[in-house]
Amino acid sequence: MPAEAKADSKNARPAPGGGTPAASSGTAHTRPHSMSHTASPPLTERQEARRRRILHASAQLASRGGFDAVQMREVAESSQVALGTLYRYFPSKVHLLVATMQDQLEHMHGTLRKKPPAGDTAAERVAETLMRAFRALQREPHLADAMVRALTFADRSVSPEVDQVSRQTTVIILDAMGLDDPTPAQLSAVRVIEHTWHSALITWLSGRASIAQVKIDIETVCRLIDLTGPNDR
Amino acid sequence: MPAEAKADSKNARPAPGGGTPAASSGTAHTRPHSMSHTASPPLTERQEARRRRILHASAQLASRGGFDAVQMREVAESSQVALGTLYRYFPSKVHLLVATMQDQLEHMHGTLRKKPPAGDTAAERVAETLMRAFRALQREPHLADAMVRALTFADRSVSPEVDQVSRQTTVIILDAMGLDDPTPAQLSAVRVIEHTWHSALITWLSGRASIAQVKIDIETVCRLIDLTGPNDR
DNA sequence: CGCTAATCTAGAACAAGTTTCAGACTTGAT
DNA sequence: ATCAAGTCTGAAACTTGTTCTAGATTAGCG
Repeated sequence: MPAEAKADSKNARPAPGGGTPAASSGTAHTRPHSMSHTASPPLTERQEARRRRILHASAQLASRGGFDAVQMREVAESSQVALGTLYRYFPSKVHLLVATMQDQLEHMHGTLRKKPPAGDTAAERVAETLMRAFRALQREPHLADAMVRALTFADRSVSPEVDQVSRQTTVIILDAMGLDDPTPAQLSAVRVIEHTWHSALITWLSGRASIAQVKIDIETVCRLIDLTGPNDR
Repeated sequence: MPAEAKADSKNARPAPGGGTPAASSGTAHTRPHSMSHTASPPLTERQEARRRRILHASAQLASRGGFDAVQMREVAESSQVALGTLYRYFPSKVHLLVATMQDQLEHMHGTLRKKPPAGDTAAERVAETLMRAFRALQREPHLADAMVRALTFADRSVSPEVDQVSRQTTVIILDAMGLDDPTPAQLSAVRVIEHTWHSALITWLSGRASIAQVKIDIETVCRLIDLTGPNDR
């Protein structure tokens, strides 16, 4: 990634809500439908609309040609926003794509919630859920490529956002397990499942593993859950 | 990554051994101790030396500042090679870094071989081996960053090289297990272990997981081996 | 309404990966 | 030793992520 910005010392690019990086105004939640998102300064309606247009353009371009097709100038143009503004909303291409992923994850969580998996054991249910998600990704492989590549390429500067994605994924898996109060061992298993899910996706996206192979890997790792105690219904 | 080369149609960049586009690009390890690497056209001594200088410069720069510090112009200059030549040897920055990783992996495999892990079960031995590798990476975190980021960012065009790295990793793990003839179930477990290893590294490198957490994840996934049958000594 | 600070726009400028090209140098075969 | 083919060099050009600037616009406030 070019233009790394040698100057590490004096960075404080303003976000659309502007203001002190610390915290400002109380309670203000941003998007009406927003959940536990980081409480950022409230955006005006026009700003909210801009943000949405940008995310939409990003997903659209990504669906076409994956990571490389999401070009900042094009995103800006498609979303009718100046390049500088785009960067004010999303301080880098990776930030943008990770935000895009958060967006898609919310959709997916909603969708998955409607039809809970039907397996008898927790392991089965998690595997089924992940395979369902995997099939959804297969429908938009380029979009998947863009999002996953961004996620794994993200460096420390995107940690909070990536972490958020990770937490959301954890929630989805725990949902599938049907546990209210997971043990530490179970949380460890979930972490490993996430690692596998992630990495298996990458091997698939880069053409080094087949869909069948990904399925096997997911099923294999889900057996770990069985090691953590009885999880039958 | 800029300059994506819109032209997908007419690509056939020559490799130093320059020959048919068929079996080219394959990482020519023509070194004496080389193993079953892809057989590519033999390089002259000067070419072998150039290749080595490049790889060395790459590792050196990577050790300094990680992925971003490996700048193609600098690599070229450090290794006393023209930019165009650098690109003839390694068709992209990612190719270069993946090759660098192959190089380092060979070292590591050699090192690990000398002191086989001492655990009683296969799971313990694998975990110990991976932790040893992890400690080695901790000594050069920037280098690790560069290599791992390149690996996960690699797209289809680098598949063969990445696959090679993956195979090498598999060999190391199987070595640690001490198995001559792994069962399919065991191979699946190894795949999942690799996924976890990879992804855990990323979370560590991007500051989202502590060293302790990585250790736990590795130990957790290694229990999978216990599911595949008796592996005691 | 009129003001001020924040935000947005258009566009230039810069950085680093990648490509291209003309000319010099090597190599291998004759 | 000589010639052709293949390589290497140096330098410029091109692409795309990122930054910067000066001048509109907008939002909130008295």
